[in-house]
Amino acid sequence: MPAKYTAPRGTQDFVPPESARWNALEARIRTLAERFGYGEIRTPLFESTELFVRGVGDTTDIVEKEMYRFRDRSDRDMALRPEWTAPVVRAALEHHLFALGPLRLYYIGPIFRYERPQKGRYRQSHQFGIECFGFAGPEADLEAIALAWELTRVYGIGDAVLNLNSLGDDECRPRYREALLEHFRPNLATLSEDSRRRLERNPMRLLDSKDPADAPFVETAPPLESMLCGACREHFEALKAYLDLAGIPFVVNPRIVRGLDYYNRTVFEITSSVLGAQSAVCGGGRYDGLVRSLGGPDVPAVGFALGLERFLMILEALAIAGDSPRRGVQAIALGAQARAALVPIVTELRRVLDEPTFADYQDRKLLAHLKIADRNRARLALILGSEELAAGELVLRDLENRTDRRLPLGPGKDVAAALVEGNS
RNA sequence: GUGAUCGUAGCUCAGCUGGUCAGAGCGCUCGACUGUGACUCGAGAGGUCGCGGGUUCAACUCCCGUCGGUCACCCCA
Repeated sequence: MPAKYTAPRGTQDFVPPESARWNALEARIRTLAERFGYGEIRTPLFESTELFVRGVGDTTDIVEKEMYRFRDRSDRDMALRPEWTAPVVRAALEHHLFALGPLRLYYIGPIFRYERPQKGRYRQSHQFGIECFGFAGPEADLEAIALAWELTRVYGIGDAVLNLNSLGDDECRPRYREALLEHFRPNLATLSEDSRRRLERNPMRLLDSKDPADAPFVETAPPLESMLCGACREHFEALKAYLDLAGIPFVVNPRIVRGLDYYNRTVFEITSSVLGAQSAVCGGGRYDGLVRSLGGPDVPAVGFALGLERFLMILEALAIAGDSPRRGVQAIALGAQARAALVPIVTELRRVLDEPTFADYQDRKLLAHLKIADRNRARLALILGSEELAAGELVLRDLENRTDRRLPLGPGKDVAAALVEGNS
């Protein structure tokens, strides 16, 4: 019978054993972020819509068409968070965190975007990211990139590529904009429809167009790097030097322009070939004007967001198939009397064992119980039946080696101790 | 928002141009083996063929709609 209720479109349930992979990744990430000196921030799942409009820009796709937006019972205009940076800045301002000087925060949790699902893209997805506030220099850019890169290194993701670019600042970007307009305008008629629409509003977005109609003009477009102002050029060159020092390989990719309005100077993406069309697993950059535009002081900032679904997809593509290791012990009781006798032992095992203690409460044959133990991938089976009860013993079966061993049936503590000792 | 494609037992799928098509393998339960798991053999449970209309004497099979999956565009993590 088909399920009557299903998860909403573009959302997923994570059940064992996949949920365990999520937990393991999240634990690794928290450890790494804390090693870099970052503290976790948690913010509400929803915020006032206005925050996102002001934060990410009212002409971005996120704001124009991708927000889960609703009015609450008091008619407030709210939205499920489509990205983390604006809420983090809001919270930092609200709690006066910028008064303390440089600030390093990381976050991990869901975001929501109303999009058509496809490979690596969901309506609820999960991001890990950091925000580093208070450093205008390229050292902070390096720190952010190094943290993201370290994650790919730790997991041995060999095909990860760091794409780097600079978008310039208020001084050089307007000049570049003019240059782009001059370059594309004469060919307006032959450009793709999207690009024609976008030209006046945000000409830089043409650079990452995949439409073949645009390709020849994108090819010949002047690279932004050639038009950077002195300060931006210096910043960019210094960052590249730092990356070399840190041993982080990168490619300068002038087509990385990013979709959110708030970026300036450094932008970067980490891509992997296994992800399909949505090839970016991590994206970020510098956004020196954002805090101010949200009503705060002039605080420079740099950060990134990393997609956990995509990261897990990469890990899965890289994983070698194989049985998971056997863990824990299956407690097997044959008959009501044995079930009762096993209670104090199971209780104790669950106190002292780090691995799982499995139990099944049906009346089954030993054969059936052992099948269940096998399915649970248990390492040991603790068997108590009428024979053992009579002899005052327990059978401890090693499910890997298929060997039996006998333990005296005593107080739970003693059995647990004997079991732990014999298998440590 | 646009396009393509798919939607049959828990899982992976057969089912040709409409008329014993409601099936297979795996899994599950039970048994062969009064109490020893990855093998073997047998039996059994389980499906309103996504949902709703329509065409037809007759639809899982054709048409329309709808919901959902997948992939791509757009865009992004």
